[in-house]
Amino acid sequence: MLFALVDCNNFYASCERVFRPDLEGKPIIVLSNNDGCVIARSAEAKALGIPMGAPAFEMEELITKNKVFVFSSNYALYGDLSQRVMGVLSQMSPDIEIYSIDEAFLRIDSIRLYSPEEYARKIQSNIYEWLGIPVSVGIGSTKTLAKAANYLAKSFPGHRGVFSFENRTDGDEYLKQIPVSKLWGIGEQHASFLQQHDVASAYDLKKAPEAWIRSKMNVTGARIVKELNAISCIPMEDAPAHRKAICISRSYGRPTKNYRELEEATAAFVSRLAEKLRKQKMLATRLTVFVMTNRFARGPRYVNFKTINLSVPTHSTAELNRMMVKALSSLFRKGYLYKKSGILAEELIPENIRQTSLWDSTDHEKQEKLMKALDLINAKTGRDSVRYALQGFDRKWKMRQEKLSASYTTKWSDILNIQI
DNA sequence: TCTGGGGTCCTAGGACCC
DNA sequence: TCTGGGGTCCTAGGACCC
Repeated sequence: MLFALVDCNNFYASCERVFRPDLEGKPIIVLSNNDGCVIARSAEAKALGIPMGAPAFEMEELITKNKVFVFSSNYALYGDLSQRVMGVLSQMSPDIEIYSIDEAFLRIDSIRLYSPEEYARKIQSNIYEWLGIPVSVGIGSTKTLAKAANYLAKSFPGHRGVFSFENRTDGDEYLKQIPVSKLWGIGEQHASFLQQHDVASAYDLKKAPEAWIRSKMNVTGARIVKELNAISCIPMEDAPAHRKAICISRSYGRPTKNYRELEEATAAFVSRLAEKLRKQKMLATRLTVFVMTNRFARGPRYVNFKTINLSVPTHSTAELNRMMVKALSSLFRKGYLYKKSGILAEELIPENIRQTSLWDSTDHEKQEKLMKALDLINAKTGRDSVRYALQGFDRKWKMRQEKLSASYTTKWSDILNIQI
């Protein structure tokens, strides 16, 4: 078996640069929702020592001093470019697993015309030429090794973005260069545990006794050891398994004490959630609503959630809103400054196996038609063109996005004008 | 003033069954 | 001195991913 892991370099920052070629070679950072913390950095920004996850306000001095270009997250842009990258990859291998917005695994066993490295270079140049996104490619006989190879490809400029463990006798020497904490599946907890026991590199873990690892890190840990030893345990996931839960939650641009505002914000989340359910042709059987105050602020704190089991599963915005209001009103306590709320749909089932209840009085057919019409209109004329009044009109809670770039590829009005 | 959002998998332990 | 054995389902919590 042979796997390639293709990973876009600093994906969000690279996306911003595609339509701003003047930013080539300049430091770029992209901020999380609400312009909160740093979630992506160009190589130049990394070199300045801006850490991942750092709160933006703490970086202000560094940003102004070094003329760092700052962007709010533009998921319309990143999502669209991601689809295009995955489209190119799908053309290049019949067996692809889209692992995240900026990563995909490819099975490349059947590629005979090129060596693995040549093939990786081809992927790299195609995506860069056609889309302007730089990628790194790692190759190995298991997914974990492909991931590890990708780390080497990225971390050592000498490899120019491609590294393969295949047909190599000195693979172990390279595994010694990988800190155990950088391996796929090893997080902070396990990394510090392993380091305490002198397991510092990927090579050390490869040689660690499996039974001991299993007793300390469960089967997931044991699998990593096996995979480092070239025994493949983690297969490709061809069809994206249907989601088990869908969650929509946001911090507000500014906190509120007002129940009405809390309700408007959460109703907007319900709209997004219901749309997602309908798009995936799923119904929710259980709905959880949660609210919280700012966990960093000094004032009185409050975190609470309420779960409602639905007697009849649904994906209707109206029905979900009714449940949400019921839950939210019981959660609301006066006097707290609410910063965030969210909703979680669980126990999702396919829409074609709805089990109705004897005492169910809802006209499901009518609801279905209504939702279809709603989705159709909004698809044509833009999100929320038609919406429930519960969502309100002034959106006081909406998140800060002060440095948002244009939606160059998904909005007619944002398409670039080029003058010759 | 300002600190993201959305997921999965695994295990232990309790409740319950025959 | 010395409790039966074998199983399922559910939930909470931990760890991990991007």
